[in-house]
Amino acid sequence: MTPRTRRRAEALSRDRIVEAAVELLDTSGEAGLTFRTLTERLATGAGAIYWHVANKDELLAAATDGVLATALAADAPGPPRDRVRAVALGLFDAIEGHPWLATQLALQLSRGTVPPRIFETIGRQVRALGVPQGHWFTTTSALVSYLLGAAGQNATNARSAGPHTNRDEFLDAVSSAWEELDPAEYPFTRAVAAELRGHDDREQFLAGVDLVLAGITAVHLPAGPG
Amino acid sequence: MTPRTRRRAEALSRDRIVEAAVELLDTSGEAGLTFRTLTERLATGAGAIYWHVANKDELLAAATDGVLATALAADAPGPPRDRVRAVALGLFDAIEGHPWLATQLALQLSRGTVPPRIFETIGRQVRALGVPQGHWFTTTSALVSYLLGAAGQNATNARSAGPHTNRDEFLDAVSSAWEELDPAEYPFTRAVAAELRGHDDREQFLAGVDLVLAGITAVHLPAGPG
DNA sequence: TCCAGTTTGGAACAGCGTTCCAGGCATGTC
DNA sequence: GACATGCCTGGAACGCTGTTCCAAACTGGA
Repeated sequence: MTPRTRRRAEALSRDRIVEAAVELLDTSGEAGLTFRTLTERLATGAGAIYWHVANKDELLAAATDGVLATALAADAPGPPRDRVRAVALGLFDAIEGHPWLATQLALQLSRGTVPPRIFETIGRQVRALGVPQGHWFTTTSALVSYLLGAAGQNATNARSAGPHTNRDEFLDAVSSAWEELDPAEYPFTRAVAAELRGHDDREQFLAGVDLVLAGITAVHLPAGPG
Repeated sequence: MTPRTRRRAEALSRDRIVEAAVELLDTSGEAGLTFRTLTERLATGAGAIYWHVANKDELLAAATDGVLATALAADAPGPPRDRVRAVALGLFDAIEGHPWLATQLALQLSRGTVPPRIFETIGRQVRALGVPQGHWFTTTSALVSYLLGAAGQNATNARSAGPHTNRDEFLDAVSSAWEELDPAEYPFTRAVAAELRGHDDREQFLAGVDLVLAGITAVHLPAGPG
């Protein structure tokens, strides 16, 4: 039953460690991933883990990349705009399913380390849109910045209501709080509080993507097709 | 010489604590701010600090808000577009001067907590641009998402070269690394490597702002003035 | 059968954020 | 002047973290 090459229940490996880390992050949040909880779940010691992984940062990066890889694996057909939207939604859903991803992506973004996978995927569509070569880098960077910023913000909103509150109640609460802000200091935020109720995070996120795409068209493709 | 109400060299206060925290963050980076280093610098104990501040998260939020307040204090005159650019540059420069700010803003963004100060400031300009009321919230959110994402990314790039390397050498290194990526997996990133050399972070950041502004114009102000 | 190299598990360590509390200090009351 | 009150302080202590270290277990080849 047990193969001769198997030492324990299952040999330790980098993949198995990353997989366990993702599970812990998913079920217990960012604070739930500890070298203790990890050793416990893998029934091993800390030294064994450090043999396969340099440190916690590398482990988190590997977990992020792993989830991202499956989220962006499906390359939708169709015109570049639709494919950008598909990537955006892939990101959005991935963050909804793995809320810790928002923090990780934001942290990587703030360190200047855009996940190469995202940059490459978006960049290809920018090229396909017909943006002139001299502007590929700038345009892609702008689009990726928006995607990561907004995906994190909106998808995290979706779960920030807590496990038992429902989304509408949460929006109501935020909206009410905004309406009670100091009119002298926050007139705009107050005025906009009503728009908050009943709005859809996903729709808003996509509307932002379309906004940036429209900007790309306006700036770089004045006569091009939609 | 010493006022009668003064107990020690200087009475402890929330402001003095936040000020010291900012100084520590500026000089020693994010890892440099510890309750030990803070008590040492303020010549006090941990308990005294906890009397004025709930915990480290609140301290970091206060430090972020403090720096942001001075960075966004000057409200430039001129058309809305220029004022949005001014806010953007204020953010950019603030992050360049306080690199830890990038991480803090990214973290707040990923928690769905956009600093109200930024939201309000940008929102007013969105309104002034002539965006229809029903789209104020969505449009402002999109613009803010881009601003925070890109400011963090670009301004952090500017210092990521390390204290002794200069910027051009750093870009050269990244560019070379990109050129050696697997052509099958990263054709776009390879093709774009050349654009990286000698590009200006500040210019790129502003170009992105203009891109989003152009998108806002195209989507919401089809016939409006620039 | 032995040996060299890889992989393991767990003890130990320094440092972190946070809590707790005995006491100092300024003030109000008699 | 003496005392009680309540805000504020400083430092010891706690539990937990990421990481290091190392003796031992295991594996495959000679």
